[in-house]
Amino acid sequence: MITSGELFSGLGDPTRRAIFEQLCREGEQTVWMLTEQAGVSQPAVSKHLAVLKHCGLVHDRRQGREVHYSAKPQALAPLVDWMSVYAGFWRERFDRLEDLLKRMDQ
Amino acid sequence: MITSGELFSGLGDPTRRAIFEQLCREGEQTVWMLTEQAGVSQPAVSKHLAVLKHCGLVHDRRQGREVHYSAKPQALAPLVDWMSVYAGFWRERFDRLEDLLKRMDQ
DNA sequence: CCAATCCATAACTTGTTAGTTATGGATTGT
DNA sequence: ACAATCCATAACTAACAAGTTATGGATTGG
Repeated sequence: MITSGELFSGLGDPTRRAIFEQLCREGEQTVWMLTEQAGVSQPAVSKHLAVLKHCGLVHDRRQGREVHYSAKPQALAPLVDWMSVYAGFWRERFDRLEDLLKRMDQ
Repeated sequence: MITSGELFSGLGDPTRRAIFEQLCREGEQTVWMLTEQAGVSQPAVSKHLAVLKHCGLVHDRRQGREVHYSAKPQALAPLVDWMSVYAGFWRERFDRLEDLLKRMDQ
C-alpha cells in the first residue's frame, strides 16, 4: 500500500504536480502532449510519470506506439486520511471527501 | 500567502513531517524534546522548524532560554483546498459514470 | 560574575534528485 | 523493408536539500 509519505514526496515536485493536475483537468493525454506543456524534455516527463505511476496516481494504456496516461485521483485517499487526522479543524469539510472516496473504493 | 506547492514540499520530508505530527499529537514542545524524538541533531531540527514556520505550520513562543513550538493545523488549508479540487475531478467522472449506468438501465 | 543550558546560524560535506543527451525497442506508414 | 515516430531507459551532470560540526547569542542558576 502507498503511504501518505510517498504521496507527499511524489506530489512535492512542482513539475510532477503540474503533470498530475493537467491529467486531472484535461483527461487522458499522451506523453508527448504532456511534454509540450511541461517545459522539460520528454525523458524527464517519462521519469515523472514513472514516479506518479508508482504512487498509483496515474494509469497508462498503450495504444500502438502511443502511451495514454490518465489520472487516478482515488490514489489520493491516504492523503485524505492523513489530513483528516492532522487537520482536525477541517474535519467536517473532509468527511464529505472521505465519503466520496469510499464510494469509489467499492 | 502560502501555496499548496510549498506545503507539499514542506511536508514532503519525512523528518519534518514527523516533527509536525509530534507537535499535533503531543501539543507544545521545546526544541530539545523534538530533538530527542527526531533522531537527528539539534541544528537539523532547528532548520526543519524554520521551514515549518515559513509554511505557517508551527508557531514559536520563547520562554526564557527555551523555545516552545506548537502546531498550527489551520495552515493546511491550501492543501485541503487543493485536495477538494483534484479529488473533485474524480467525483465529476463518477457522477458521469452514474449517469451512464442509469441511462443503460432504461 | 561565571559556568552551564537552550537554541539558531554559519560553514561545510554528502546524498539525492531533477534535469540533460544519447540510445534503443516497439510500432506505424509508405 | 525502411524511415519515421513515440516512448522508456541508461548514463551523466548539476543543483539542491538534509545532514553534520563548530560557534555564538541569550538566558538561567549558583
